[in-house]
Amino acid sequence: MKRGQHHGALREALIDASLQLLDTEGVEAVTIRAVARRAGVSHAAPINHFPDLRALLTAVATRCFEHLLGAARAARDARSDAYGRLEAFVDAYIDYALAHPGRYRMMWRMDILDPEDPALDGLVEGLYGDVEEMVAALPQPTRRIDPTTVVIALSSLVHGYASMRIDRNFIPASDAITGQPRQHVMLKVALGLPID
Amino acid sequence: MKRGQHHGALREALIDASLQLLDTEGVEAVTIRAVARRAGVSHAAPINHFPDLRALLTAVATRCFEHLLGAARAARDARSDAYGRLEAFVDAYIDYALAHPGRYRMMWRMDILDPEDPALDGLVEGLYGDVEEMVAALPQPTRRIDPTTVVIALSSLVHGYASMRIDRNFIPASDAITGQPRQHVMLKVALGLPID
DNA sequence: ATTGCGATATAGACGGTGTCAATATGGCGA
DNA sequence: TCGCCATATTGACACCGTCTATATCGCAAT
Repeated sequence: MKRGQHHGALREALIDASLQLLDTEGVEAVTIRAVARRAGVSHAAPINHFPDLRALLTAVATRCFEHLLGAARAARDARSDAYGRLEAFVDAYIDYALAHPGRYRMMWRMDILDPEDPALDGLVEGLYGDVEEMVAALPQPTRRIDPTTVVIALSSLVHGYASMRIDRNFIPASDAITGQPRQHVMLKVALGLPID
Repeated sequence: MKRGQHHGALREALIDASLQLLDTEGVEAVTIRAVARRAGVSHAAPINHFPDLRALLTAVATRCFEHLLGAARAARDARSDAYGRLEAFVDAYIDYALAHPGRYRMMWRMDILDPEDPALDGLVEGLYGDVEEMVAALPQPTRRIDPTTVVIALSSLVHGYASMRIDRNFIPASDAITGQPRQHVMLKVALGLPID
């Protein structure tokens, strides 16, 4: 086990410092030098653990996706009916996005992340795979549609709604007619289910 | 009419230079200094027309929204049936996003733009208003849903699909079962229409 | 136990950035 | 024609990412 000199685990400390800056000041505040300052090391120390800023941000996004997926899967597994599992997964996803808007905004900034990174890519693929699984577990739909189209549609609905709640926070969270959370209405419509 | 000294219309020249950089090198290449260089003025000249980088980017995004809305509305108005107008609007929207990925990515980066800007905000509101109008013009739906929910859902579907086409370009553009463009399938499903 | 070496951290430098202050310059109205 | 005000320039400052050279720590082999 090779370890750094005065911390022992600088890599983790840098990711933690990045998360603090991300949560409090936004993604543009996450600079190599600011992260190094917060971790108490020199401005060039991070280069030993992350070759450049993109790699650091990718590691941070990877950790965020782990948290988000962990919370969503836990919520899903607390339910047993197929639709309830999808709904709980989506609710937990949106909760995470609203609780950590800075993180969520960064997680989909593929222009500043490394989309080729195997860890990050694996988590994103895992997310889509989860959605595909949950859709496949539903009572078979009346219409036959390419499963990829369904995954794209559901992912877009949830991501778009989360983004709007973050960036345009005056949007009411409930459907004015049904009184249900908007994401529930959108899910049922997209899946052709009764809104009740 | 007060005009600059050797250009006469530096403000427009700066926006044009920004668009060139945006199209060829991405949003991170749009810096005040690079834009000034391309416009042939000193690095501090833009400050007279835009108080800071955010203001410049907001003006560029505003121009892009004007182009996008212009194209989408023209496509819409070339059709007469209510659903065809919505479909043509959406198709033109996606065409613009795919033709100008750098612009499209920037247009929704509310963290680097000024969401309070009246011109930008007016165009975004205009976009949502157009969607709401087109939905209201459809034969009345079987289910009553908050119009705002419908606008959010349709906007999210279209934006999410455009973003995925840009950032994950391996996604096939057509639904594998129906053979229709994915956005058409998603629209029909979201509106409860037959897929034919 | 000492030595040596590789991994890790530091200090310094370079060119780039946004933004500010001071200065220069141009055109237009009085 | 003169003067003024909007506009452009120059220069400076702090911060950024990244590179190079140097120093230091800790483990392992002697």
